[in-house]
Amino acid sequence: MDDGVNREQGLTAASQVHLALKRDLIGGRFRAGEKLAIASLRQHYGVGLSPLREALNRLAAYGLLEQENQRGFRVPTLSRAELDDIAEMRRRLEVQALTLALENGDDEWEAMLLGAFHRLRRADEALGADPETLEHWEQMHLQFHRCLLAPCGSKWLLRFIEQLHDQFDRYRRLAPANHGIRETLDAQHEDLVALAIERRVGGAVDMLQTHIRLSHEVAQGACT
Amino acid sequence: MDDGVNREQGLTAASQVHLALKRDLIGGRFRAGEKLAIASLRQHYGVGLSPLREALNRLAAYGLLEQENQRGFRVPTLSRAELDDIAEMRRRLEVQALTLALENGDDEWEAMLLGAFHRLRRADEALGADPETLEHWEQMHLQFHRCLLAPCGSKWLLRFIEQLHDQFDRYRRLAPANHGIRETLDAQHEDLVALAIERRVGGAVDMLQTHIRLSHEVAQGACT
DNA sequence: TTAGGATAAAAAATCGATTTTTCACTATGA
DNA sequence: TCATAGTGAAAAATCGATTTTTTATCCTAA
Repeated sequence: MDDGVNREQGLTAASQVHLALKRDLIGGRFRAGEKLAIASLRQHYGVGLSPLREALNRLAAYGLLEQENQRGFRVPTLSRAELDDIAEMRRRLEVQALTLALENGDDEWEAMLLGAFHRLRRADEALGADPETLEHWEQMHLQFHRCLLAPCGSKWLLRFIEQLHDQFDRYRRLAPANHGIRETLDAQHEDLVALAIERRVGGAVDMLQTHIRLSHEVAQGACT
Repeated sequence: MDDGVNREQGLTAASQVHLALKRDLIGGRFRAGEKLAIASLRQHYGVGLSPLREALNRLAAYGLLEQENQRGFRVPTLSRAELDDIAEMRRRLEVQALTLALENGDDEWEAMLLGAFHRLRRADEALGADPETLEHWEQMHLQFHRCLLAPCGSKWLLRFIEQLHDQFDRYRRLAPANHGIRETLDAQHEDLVALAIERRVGGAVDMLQTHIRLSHEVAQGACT
């Protein structure tokens, strides 16, 4: 009697507030280092204490919050050293994943990848000043990178890359926008698709590393 | 007025049950695939519902439990494919970490490493049939491997390795004991210490890979 | 016999109230 | 002046009760 849609829609209050908090943490809607006032979060997200605390515990275990016994939850601070660590790990793990993905990816994957890139490009064109289109672009961007590495065959590799991506994006989204560089980055997405489909492993890996390093430079704007 | 000890002792009920549950999950005290009956856990660990649920949420975010909306928590199943993934990731990440650790490790680290190895050897000698000495050996073993890679300089690399270690140990501890292999593995610990202190990167990396692969073979006994 | 639907029991999730701990502030005495 | 103890307010953590959802069982009709 239930289809996949209903199953996904049947989110608990804890899962809903978990998603909303995750979005807001990565989107930079809390100050770095800020202590979270649980009572006001309760108001803001319109949930009770129990599901809210469950969500906070999940996010702390994931690394998007810091938890100290008897002292509640705190938004992690930003530092150049930590960003460098995150970016370097991302580079190493994504290179591994891309290499494996190019070995395993099939025709269907190529089709999905082209689709994801098309959606990203459309989101780029639609990009305005409103947070609506920005959030949509972020979604398409994340899905593009996910799709690129999806067929790598390692659940744990993908899991860690996802986690690093979330950490990285918190920095990137706090950094000042740089329109010249943004265009370069998007051109790299297109090149990545072409190189990946042609299975030019060396070229694709180099392009991905260049892409991550350039994003890293952009994201550094969040630290200073 | 508080020292580090008091701070650590000042654990919340949620943190205590989190630690206890983590220990029991890795120690194999639940059947793989088992659905956790929250009411009986509450009894068994002697805590209320809220701290228990917070602990379960943390463990699910960490990957030691599976959570399905409205359907509670389940112990992850075991599979050969997943173990292979975990072991292969462990091998790749630990090789990276060891290489960096040998670059950065100082005299103090060498001293700590010798100490950790000594404690592991003593725990080996004291090893009896009681779960008391076994749990102590597991602690010393974990601390030895932690210590070996500690100076690698990457917080995220160490975090992922720790997570994979916990996953791996769940398999290893379910596998039947093999005394001949156990002695080989312990000899490798000693070789690792010597190679690490002499900064023979190639040799140490090879030894670590051999060590992980042999452990992998042992752990496969949990799947069949 | 079996698919579908109502129903009761069980389990999960949530809520509001209570207890415990921390934090900010003041007062006291050396 | 400074360290320290005390005090009340605020926040975190926990508890027990309630609501919601799932699951198992039985019943009915095709």
